[in-house]
Amino acid sequence: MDWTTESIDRLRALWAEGHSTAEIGRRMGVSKNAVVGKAHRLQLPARPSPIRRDPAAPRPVATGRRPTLPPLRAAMPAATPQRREEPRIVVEAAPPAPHPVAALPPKPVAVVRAFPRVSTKTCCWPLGEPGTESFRFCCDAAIPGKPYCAEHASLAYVRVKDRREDAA
DNA sequence: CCCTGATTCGC
DNA sequence: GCGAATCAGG
Repeated sequence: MDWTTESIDRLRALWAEGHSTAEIGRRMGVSKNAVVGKAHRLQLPARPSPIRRDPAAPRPVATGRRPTLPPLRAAMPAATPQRREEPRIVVEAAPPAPHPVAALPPKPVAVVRAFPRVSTKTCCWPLGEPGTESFRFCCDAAIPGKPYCAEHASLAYVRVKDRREDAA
């Protein structure tokens, strides 16, 4: 957009008339963002914003333009691929919550790892109340290929057959 | 989903 | 300076 004094005047006029930024944009043949951006730069009186921005809000994510493409350097050596595809559903039932409250209907959740583990070699079975001081993960040696130690794997993996709620 | 305005930041 | 992308709320 070529912001001539004329177009700026028009923007000011339409803004003063209380049109929405998108409407002004339509009338002037520019995007809403262009209008907002220009109005902001011109320090035109702000409209009541629908959004609440805490002054001390935790910076959510750096907004603005997407990061430009990374410089894409020469191919990494990548001697050991290590990380492969995300495993498809391997288990037949989701691991139970640490505290099986009553009898929650078992959900066939695909989420095997709800949070990152310290290591793929250690059991990530949660112990204690999440959010409390004493909460921790089991951290015993995990069965290779599984996120739990033998003891907890036996609790985590339950055959889905034999589970018969009522027909649906 | 549609809409709104505000802000960030690569260009 | 510009404005797309993103956020955040209705």
